[in-house]
Amino acid sequence: MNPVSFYKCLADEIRLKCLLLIAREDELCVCELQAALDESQPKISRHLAQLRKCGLLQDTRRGQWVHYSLHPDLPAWSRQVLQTTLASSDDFMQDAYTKLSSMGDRPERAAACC
Amino acid sequence: MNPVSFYKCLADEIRLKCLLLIAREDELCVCELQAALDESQPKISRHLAQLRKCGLLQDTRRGQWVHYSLHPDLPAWSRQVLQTTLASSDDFMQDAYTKLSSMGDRPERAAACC
DNA sequence: GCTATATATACGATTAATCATATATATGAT
DNA sequence: ATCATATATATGATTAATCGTATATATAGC
Repeated sequence: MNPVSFYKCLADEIRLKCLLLIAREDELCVCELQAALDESQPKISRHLAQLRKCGLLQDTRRGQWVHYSLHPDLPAWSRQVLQTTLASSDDFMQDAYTKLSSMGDRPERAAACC
Repeated sequence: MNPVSFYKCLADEIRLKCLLLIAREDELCVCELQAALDESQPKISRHLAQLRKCGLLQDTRRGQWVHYSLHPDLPAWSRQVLQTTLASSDDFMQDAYTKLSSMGDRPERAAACC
């Protein structure tokens, strides 16, 4: 993992928030990220594709839904950077947390999703 | 310190290497960074100006030389991110370390500098 | 098969980042 | 005051990143 490409991935509000949300929740599907960040579906999807191509995220399809999680091969220092950021990003993330938790019918909880 | 603008600062090879060199050496002058990274003076200076404007670096003039160090108000989490990165960036930084240490007449050591 | 939902990608346009070069400023020495 | 060194900034050109919109793919239910 080249440090510059790693940090390029974090250098965008949507991508950073996706990563921090996933680091916190372990795994999230696209529709949850869409709801938490209140952004268009192609926009979220495009940024997730970049994080996947760069090796930061892993995707797992479960029926209709694609769940994203941190890539298992992500080096320890990268994980630690994400954790350090997560631990001090409450202000930055608050709105996303609120929107995520107020989302009805999240896929882990209900049969009908998104 | 907004996390996105912080990471935008790290998302460039020259800026990241400047930050890691400074984190490692405590403070460095422009000509030392120029030698370590083997880049043009205006290029280095432009990137340092950005890091200064964003609050990551502090500059101190000592005679002809301007020394850069991490800004004293830099939040703990940002310092920790830099330290974490520094601790795992030997491959990435090796060339810069070599060039820095092979630079003759560095300002801390000799009257004639750069 | 058809329809609905979830997600991904392609395309062209726009905006932002970076660069090389030239020039300006500041300090120190003579 | 002049000259040399160190550093900073301005300008215009180039490249890269991001976006909105349209469209494609995949799965599920009927």
